[in-house]
Amino acid sequence: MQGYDKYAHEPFAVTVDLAVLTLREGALHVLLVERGQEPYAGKWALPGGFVRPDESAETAARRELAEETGLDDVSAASGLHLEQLRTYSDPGRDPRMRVVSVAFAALLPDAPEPHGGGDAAEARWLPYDDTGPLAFDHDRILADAHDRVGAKLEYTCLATSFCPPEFTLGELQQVYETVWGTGLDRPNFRRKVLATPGFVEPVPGAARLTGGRGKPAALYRAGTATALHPPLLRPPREGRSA
Amino acid sequence: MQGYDKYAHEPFAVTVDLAVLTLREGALHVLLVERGQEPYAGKWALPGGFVRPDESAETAARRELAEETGLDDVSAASGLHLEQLRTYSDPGRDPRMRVVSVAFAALLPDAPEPHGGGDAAEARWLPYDDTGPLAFDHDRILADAHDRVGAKLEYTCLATSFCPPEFTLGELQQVYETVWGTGLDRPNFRRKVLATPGFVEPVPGAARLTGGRGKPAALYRAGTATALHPPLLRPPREGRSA
DNA sequence: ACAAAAGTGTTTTCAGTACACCCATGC
DNA sequence: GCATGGGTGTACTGAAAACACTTTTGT
Repeated sequence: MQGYDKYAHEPFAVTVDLAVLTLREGALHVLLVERGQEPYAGKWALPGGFVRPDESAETAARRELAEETGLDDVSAASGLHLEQLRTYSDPGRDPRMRVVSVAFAALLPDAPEPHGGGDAAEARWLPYDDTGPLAFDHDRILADAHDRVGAKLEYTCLATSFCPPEFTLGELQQVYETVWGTGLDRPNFRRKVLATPGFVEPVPGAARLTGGRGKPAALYRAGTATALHPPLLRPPREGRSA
Repeated sequence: MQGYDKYAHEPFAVTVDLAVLTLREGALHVLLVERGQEPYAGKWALPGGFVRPDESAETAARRELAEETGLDDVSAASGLHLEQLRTYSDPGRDPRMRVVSVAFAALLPDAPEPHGGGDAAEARWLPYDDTGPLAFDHDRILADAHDRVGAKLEYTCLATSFCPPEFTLGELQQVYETVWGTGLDRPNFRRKVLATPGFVEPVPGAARLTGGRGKPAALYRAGTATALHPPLLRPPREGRSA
């Protein structure tokens, strides 16, 4: 760290890449933009862009999300959860120049259709399971985002970030089931969530008619807790080790 | 991501910072270097340095560790565990220029005294609890490293990275107790570890006289498993939530 | 003999699971 | 009435916690 000189070292471009996840119609969806230029022209890619000189990576991520998707109101109002995943720095991950990219996962409650502003030719929600090969190393980043979110659901209250400000326990359970791809026992899920202080707090008399049929469900708000002790472990997949 | 031009954007310096942890005499120690220049001259800092144009951050981290500490043999032989923590990108975190730093945690089995080569004026192991304020935002990085390692001990086999190639279960338990700062029940710890397939495997007839006194302990090697199911949860601290 | 550390066994407790059941609403 | 989804009760099971106990070494 001696011999500081701004231009003594090869300059790196620093970018952010965003894996923006939401739930639509009970399925995990990802926000993708279609590339207009080479390389990977016509391919889908994660939204992202350069970090500006006066920005932290987190700030750049928020700005890019707003610019490229027109979802700035969302990021301000609802508590958009931004989570730094890791940094991808392989030389050659971008064929044009040396780009180091800080990747983030972002979780959105609902899915307003993005009106691609900024650079993006087109921005669109695509089902997670139905994303062809993405540009650059974005398949890897997206998979890492999914892994991270799935793991964090176990021991944090992150699931509420996928829900609107007021939600039913059934909706919260759907978050877990969709991200994990498993079914959960409703009574046990309910008890577990309510037994964790600060996970959710009831909205005093409110209830929601869920899709018309069925008993109206009580509404809850996200609580103040962030950690989840004890954790809500996902059921072990068949073909396990122990 | 349009309008690529190598010099269209302010160049960023990209560095790596390393939180190198080990256990000496039952206490967690950190590898620190003494800064010879302003800013923070005379202060202790985490080892680190610039990422070169042809390197990934991971490669740079390995190289810097070897250069600044003379521990290259260690990083090659024993399975040095390198874990990317996160990237620190606040503008102004380095007063001289715009530096984005990718932080890593490294876990070493034993603690050979470093002979500070490379840039570092002096490299030394210091007790984790006894590190004054460090240079830059390195206090934060170090705390993050400790948190991450503590959490990872719960659900991965990471603890073996702190142990020599062959170790006793007592030594393995000391890793947990030291990093977590808690005591664990020996019989239960033993059962838990042995019940997890692939965590450790016995070294067939070998035994080690532990400090002279006491019954010789059986020796184990690190197994092939990386994940730990079910997790080895740390005992809840007093003054808990539920 | 005693201390120190490894290793084994046993009881108790508690959280997670599975599943049966009741309630309120739309059709 | 019946289907659908919300909400409650309860018995069973398995793993973790607590602790008593044996074994093998050095001094």
